[in-house]
Amino acid sequence: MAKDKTASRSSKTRAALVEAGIKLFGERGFEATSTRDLAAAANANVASIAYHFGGKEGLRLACARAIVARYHQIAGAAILASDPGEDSEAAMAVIETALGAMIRFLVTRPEAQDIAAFVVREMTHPSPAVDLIYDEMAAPIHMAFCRLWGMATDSDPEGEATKLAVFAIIGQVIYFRLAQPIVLKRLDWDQVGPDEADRIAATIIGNLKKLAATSKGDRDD
Amino acid sequence: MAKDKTASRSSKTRAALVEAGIKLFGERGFEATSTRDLAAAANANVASIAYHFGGKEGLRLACARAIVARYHQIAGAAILASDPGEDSEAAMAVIETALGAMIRFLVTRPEAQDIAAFVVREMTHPSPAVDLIYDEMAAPIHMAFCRLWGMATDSDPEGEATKLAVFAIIGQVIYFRLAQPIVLKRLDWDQVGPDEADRIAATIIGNLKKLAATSKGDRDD
DNA sequence: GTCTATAAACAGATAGAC
DNA sequence: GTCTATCTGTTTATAGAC
Repeated sequence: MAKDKTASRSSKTRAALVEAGIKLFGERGFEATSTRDLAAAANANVASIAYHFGGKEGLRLACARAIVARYHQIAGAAILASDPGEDSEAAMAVIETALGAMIRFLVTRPEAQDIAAFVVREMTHPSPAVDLIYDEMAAPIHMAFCRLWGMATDSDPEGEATKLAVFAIIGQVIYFRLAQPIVLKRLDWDQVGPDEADRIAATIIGNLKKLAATSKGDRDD
Repeated sequence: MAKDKTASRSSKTRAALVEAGIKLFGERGFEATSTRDLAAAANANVASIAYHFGGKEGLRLACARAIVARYHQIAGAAILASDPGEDSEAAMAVIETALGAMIRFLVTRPEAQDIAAFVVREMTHPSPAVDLIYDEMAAPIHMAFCRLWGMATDSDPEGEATKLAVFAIIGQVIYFRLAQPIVLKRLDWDQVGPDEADRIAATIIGNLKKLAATSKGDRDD
């Protein structure tokens, strides 16, 4: 995985191609993106894709790898691994912080648009890329939130109700990213900047807090 | 729009192509679907696409039209237009019924998979198809739920808080459809049948009821 | 209206010069 | 490692027979 730091030319091209891949695959979809467009966006030539990744399909997997690597780097070790002990209030606070950061990142950063679109596109077809994304990113995030939500509501972290509740929470976040064009239109917003992101985060987290308050002690398993 | 009922051969081919379009565009994406595959799936020949729709792009728009038409036929006039008067409990009951039906349809019906994937794919790029889907389907659904949620929680139906809350609700539903492969994996389910759909519906609607109970009277505008 | 045959453009992969 | 030129297959669109 880790390449020679000395091979700067090579690694730069590789990185540029992966960057272009995430952007264009996310924007237009894998099949809709030609290797010529990828090469042009990365200031490289078409042959470099085959050289570095064995082909277009190889670049797809490399993009998935880059996305989970970036996730691990940013969020993996940081917030989601934090341990609020057994305190349900502390667990709720961690959820608020982590989810707030996730929401702000997803709905405002332009790269997040491409990343989210890439991931959701991959999610539908079974492929090696999906497995990677599921194992290294989707499942860990979901499990971390299940653990926290279980603590916050005093319920089984791996119970079905908790798992479903956490999917519902994540669903809201993802949808505000995917459906952003529609959200903008309906709310008559020009863009989702920091202000709008705060209001979205306030909606989701506000709901969550009310939910946690009434769910405490629900055990249906 | 309405074609000769006598031209049965023609309209059958048209309908078959639209059906195939929704299925294949939804499954694989627009660009990933070849006109040959479409023609084969519709038991027609490649030239019929150009003949009936002017080309592949025309078929895309025809598919969008067919989706909103089906929506109007099934749900448009029926549940979402129902008027619970001014009773907040009645409004909540209508939401439960409508949302439950939506959830069950989306997560269990195989056609819904394709329709949802088609719609979400279109939603990201601006296009004539998006405008159609937004104006004729997404916006009316959202407005109807805003009206109901406004009544149920005694808040402004067109206030920002209500609009955001309704997007959050719809987001959960859509996500359970889009992320179904991941949901199955994480919950160790084989499929989403009626039982699983009920549990998903119970999660979302249960949350909603708790939320409505605590949100009543919130007015932040 | 349907269908076959074909045209013109484009795709991804690769050979070989540098 | 990079890049140009080219090969092979596939794409959409269309012309013209039926």
